[in-house]
Amino acid sequence: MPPKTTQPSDLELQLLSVLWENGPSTVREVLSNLPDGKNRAYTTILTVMQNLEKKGLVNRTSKGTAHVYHPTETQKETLRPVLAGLLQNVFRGRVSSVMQHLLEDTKVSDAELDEIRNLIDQRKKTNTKQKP
Amino acid sequence: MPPKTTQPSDLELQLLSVLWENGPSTVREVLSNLPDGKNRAYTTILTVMQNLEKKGLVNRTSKGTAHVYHPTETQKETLRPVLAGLLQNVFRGRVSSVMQHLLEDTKVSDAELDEIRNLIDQRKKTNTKQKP
DNA sequence: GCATATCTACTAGAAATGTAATACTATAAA
DNA sequence: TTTATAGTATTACATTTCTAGTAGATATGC
Repeated sequence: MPPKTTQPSDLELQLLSVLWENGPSTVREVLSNLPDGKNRAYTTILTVMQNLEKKGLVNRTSKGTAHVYHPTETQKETLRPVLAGLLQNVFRGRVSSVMQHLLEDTKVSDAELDEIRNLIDQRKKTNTKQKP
Repeated sequence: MPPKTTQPSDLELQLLSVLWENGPSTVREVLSNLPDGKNRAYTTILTVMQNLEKKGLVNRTSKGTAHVYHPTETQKETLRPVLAGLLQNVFRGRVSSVMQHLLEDTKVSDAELDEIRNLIDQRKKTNTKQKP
């Protein structure tokens, strides 16, 4: 069987996002780059990193005395089941509904809107090619 | 202070989604309409509904011997903090990134794509009006 | 009236999650 | 070479989440 899909928790996802965003990082680096501002003890982050390793979502190399953690999966791979679950169980598979809620309460720049529109257009093309 | 934002768990969100989708429902109705196919005991759902009530996210009326649960917040209100957290802590505020991941591994109909594009266009108009 | 089905209330408990302290280890500084 | 510093490993624990059993109430069928 495939290596078992271990779903990361919210905090685990947050730590992973630091690794995806900033590249392989030490515990201290992760700690000082948490996207939510929340204060946490060094060892809290250490523990969560160790759990992530048990789940096989990160591995580590040494850099002096410290450990540098690397994600083992791409952001895409890890997020796929997470988003799929949310989409199915909360939004009933309607991507447009997710979008609606996201747009409603978020500041989105024109540049980003354009980017999203490009994504849509590209996808439309693919759709047409696939099932004309 | 405001009544405290109690963040619903994944399963709680799923149950709420049934109420939003199908309207006020009994435990049994919710149980037989869970979007994930998973088998659960009747009392499991009952307990979660009761927890939702404690959190103030549902209330109930009687219908014969059974209770009919009603969401106390709109889908929008409840989902706002959930999505905001995900957006900030995992996607760094980039709605386009969410979109990208969602589109990548989901079947989306042309109709839905159009709908999303409409949302974007509308939003662009608002953006322009707000900060020209 | 009594058995059966269907609820709710209450209780319980495993597992996951988030948090951190403590103890030990290896450098770096003095 | 002792000492301070920064790191890891190990352990612990409160809370939340998910799960469901059991007991008691309430109708329903016969």
